[in-house]
Amino acid sequence: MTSRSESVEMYLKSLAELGGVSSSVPIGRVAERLGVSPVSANEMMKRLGEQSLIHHIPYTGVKLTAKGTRSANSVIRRQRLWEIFLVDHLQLNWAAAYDMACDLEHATSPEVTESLAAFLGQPARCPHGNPIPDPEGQIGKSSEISIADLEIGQIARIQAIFPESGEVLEYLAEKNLLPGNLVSVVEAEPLEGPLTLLVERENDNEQVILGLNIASLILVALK
Amino acid sequence: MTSRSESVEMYLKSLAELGGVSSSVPIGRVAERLGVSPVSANEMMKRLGEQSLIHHIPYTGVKLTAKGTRSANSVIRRQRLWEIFLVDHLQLNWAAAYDMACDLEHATSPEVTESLAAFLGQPARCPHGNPIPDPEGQIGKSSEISIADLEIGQIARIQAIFPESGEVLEYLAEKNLLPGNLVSVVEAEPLEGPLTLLVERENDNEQVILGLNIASLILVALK
DNA sequence: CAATATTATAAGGTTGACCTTATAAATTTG
DNA sequence: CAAATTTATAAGGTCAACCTTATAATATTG
Repeated sequence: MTSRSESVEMYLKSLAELGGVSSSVPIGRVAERLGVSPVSANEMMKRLGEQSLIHHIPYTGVKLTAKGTRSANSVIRRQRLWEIFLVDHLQLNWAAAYDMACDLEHATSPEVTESLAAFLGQPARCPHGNPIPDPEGQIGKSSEISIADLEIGQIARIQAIFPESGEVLEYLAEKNLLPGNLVSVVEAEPLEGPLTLLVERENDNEQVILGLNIASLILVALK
Repeated sequence: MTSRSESVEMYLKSLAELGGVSSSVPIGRVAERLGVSPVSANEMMKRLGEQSLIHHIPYTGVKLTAKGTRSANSVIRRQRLWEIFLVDHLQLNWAAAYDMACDLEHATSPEVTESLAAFLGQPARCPHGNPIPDPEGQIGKSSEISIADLEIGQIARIQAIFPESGEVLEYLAEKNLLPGNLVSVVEAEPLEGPLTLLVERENDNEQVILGLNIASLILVALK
């Protein structure tokens, strides 16, 4: 019996966002993303393990089971649908929508979710470019290439920001690094240093400097 | 500092629904409506009193302060706006919308609330006929007359169901006792007994029997 | 006005989700 | 491979919101 508590949902979602569907995620990383102590995260992992939502390999990390993946994707579906509603229908802030939708998500029944999906026209992607899982908890593939992988001069179109976070989205919106826009790397500092990008949008291009950690969150498709 | 916890919101809303804006409500009644022990309700009332949200007269009851009334109405505004969205845009069940909107309400910031209100076209009433408080926490008057007050033969139009509850709304939907429909009392059993009503809807009229306790929740306007 | 019912308060318990501190075990790194 | 780091587990604590049981105070009713 999966209890559907708010914090269980947050743990499952974080696990999925950190790659726990296909590989093991160190519990420390989960704790960090949730702003929680490693001990607390460990305790929760025990509970999630008892519910067969995760598989825990000590000193290695934690991986979502098939059941856990379905649950996580169902949480993500709810959140991304709300994001669409907030951005496209309520004209709310693109970056803030992630956090606002997260709150709504916890309060949303499957029935409301599917009615919302119908109302929105069964959208395929959230406003940040990430695929919306289907009602059965299956999710499509995202691009595997990020800005951090681009060669100098290569032009690519931004597809998605992943994983999302209020902070990062806020920052990227300011720099115009939004899905749909074109980017290329002008220069890359050596030793894993920052990138200088050319961001193209409508008629005006602009140069921005971006650390590799953030660049790797911006998924792109080559032109 | 009003903390905006889910249960504080529920207590404030229940108080408003039980008439705590204009008169004292016995704590026992609040406990009953929330499905909570009288002791728990008492504890919470102490906390609400410390936050100046209510005024408690021992052995008499509890009344919302001006601040408490504003808070309660802001909660009610959020919930009723979501009800409109769920019923009018997502085509969800008229009776179930009250409970579904209650969940969403707790997760809704003022910003989302006002954008939602704009999206919905600043509606004046919820699907159950009750007025939607304005953003400052002011609320319009409802009808003072219920079906229980009607004389035999008098025809009236249903305006609202108040206070709402999933159970009651479910029951009334089955009996076709919905806002907008016309009713009259055919017969009233003596000694506060049940009423026999004629419910008119489009072309088909039907007779229904209704206890006084429920009849008094159906607010009407005389024809 | 005495009996019954309601309301208030005290004391102690539970649960979920956190926390800190401390120790032990395993892994990674110099 | 020893030292430093990360991970696990144990022990004990906090907080909000509930609970029960018990007693005391006040109201209402027969």
